[in-house]
Amino acid sequence: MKTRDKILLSSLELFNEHGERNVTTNHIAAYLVISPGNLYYHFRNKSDIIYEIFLEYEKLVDYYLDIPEDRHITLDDMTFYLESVFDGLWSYRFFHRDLEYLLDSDPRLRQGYRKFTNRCLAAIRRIFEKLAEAGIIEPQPEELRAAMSLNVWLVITNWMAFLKTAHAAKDSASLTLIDLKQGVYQVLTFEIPYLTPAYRERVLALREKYRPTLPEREFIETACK
Amino acid sequence: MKTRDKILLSSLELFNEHGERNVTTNHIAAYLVISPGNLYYHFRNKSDIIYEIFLEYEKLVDYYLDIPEDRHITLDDMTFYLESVFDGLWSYRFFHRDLEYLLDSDPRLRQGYRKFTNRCLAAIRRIFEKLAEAGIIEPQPEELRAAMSLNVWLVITNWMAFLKTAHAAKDSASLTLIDLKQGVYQVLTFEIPYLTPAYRERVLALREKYRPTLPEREFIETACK
DNA sequence: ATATTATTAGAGTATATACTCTAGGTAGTC
DNA sequence: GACTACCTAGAGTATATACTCTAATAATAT
Repeated sequence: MKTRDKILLSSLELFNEHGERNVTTNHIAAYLVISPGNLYYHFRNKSDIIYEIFLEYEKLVDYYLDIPEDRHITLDDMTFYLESVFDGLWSYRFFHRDLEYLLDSDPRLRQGYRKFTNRCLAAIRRIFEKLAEAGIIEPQPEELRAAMSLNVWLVITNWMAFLKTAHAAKDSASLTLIDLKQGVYQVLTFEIPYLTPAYRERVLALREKYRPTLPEREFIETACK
Repeated sequence: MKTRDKILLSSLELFNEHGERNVTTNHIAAYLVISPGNLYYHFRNKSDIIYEIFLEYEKLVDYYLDIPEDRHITLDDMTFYLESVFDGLWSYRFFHRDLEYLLDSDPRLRQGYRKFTNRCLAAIRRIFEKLAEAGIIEPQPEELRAAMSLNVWLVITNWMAFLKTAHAAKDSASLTLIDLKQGVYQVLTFEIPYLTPAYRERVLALREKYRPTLPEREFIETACK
């Protein structure tokens, strides 16, 4: 593997593990057992590394959220979208952690991320539309769908931060992809009141599969003082 | 005003304005035109400053979210809760920006924040309960209320980050409390399908008052490619 | 074989950051 | 007026961070 690619890969790994803020270019070089000079031969600065990682992230999610326009959408499609988005979030989890700082440090990233958000929101809205077309949820007014899609996006992008900060565990490191996928449960909560009778039971059953396991459940449900 | 209090106040101001990551103890001292030594006479380290600010934040929100148990809840109460929470979020907006890093750097803060989250979630759940008792929304099963409350919390805590990152503006600094309060619109979206006929129109009208102004609306609604 | 280009090592640097240390000033009290 | 507790200035420091520079080595083309 090329040194350049190794730098990207290791950076992502270290960023995810320790947070971008705690990972210096010297750390990355040391981790790869190469010299800082070598690293800076391949990348002009740390921002460039981060930007390239963002481009990969973007590509991955865009690939996942490609919605077929020649047929109806199925429950399996929906499951795939949800699972995939959380997969992507997991693989690039460092990104949302320091999002504001990163966007403030790099205008390219700011603009790129803004467009990316727009595409994701549009995709979510399109999914809701197609769920209605497929008779899985009742049709909704345009405005409501827009607001709901935005809420879904907010829950998805904030779910990991919630787990890391509100989790019973001492450190935020012990989080797994499994925990993260319980976010699907939260997202499916949105659909409940809009489900058609034909699909109601099936979606509720699907949702049950993602029900958080006991530790968190207890945490969430017994928090009532 | 005591130097100690001035340090807390200015720190909060600078953190909110530039982000905790970009504000050093030397900056704070320079801003107050006092010496670094003076600052460190009053606080052992930066973490201590942040922790004390958190305690104030906590106190403020706890005060806002004190729910009366001797009477029914009204729409005005609900409006007050929502407005207040966004006020608090605004006044201490630096906090959620670097939340994960802050919690990783200070175990006291981690534990304090965890308990704080639990209290907030419990309060939201209690509000939903009391909205049902007051006949504003239909009663819901315990489990659904818990999941919905969590979603509300996720939307509230992530709404500002969304505005700052996805906003059309170049920098994230131009955000105002007015923009932030449009988050109320998003939260009220949750209630729509559960509203009782008696209150439906009134809540929808209330929601309309928080409808995002054109720039964002356009941004949100035309994002569909 | 030689010239050229791509890659790498490693020492080094300017700046920043959190924090320390010493010396001295102020305000109130007996 | 001296004692004490509190407060402040300001120079200084150890460490870290992002990044540079030069020289050497490997790969490739001619």
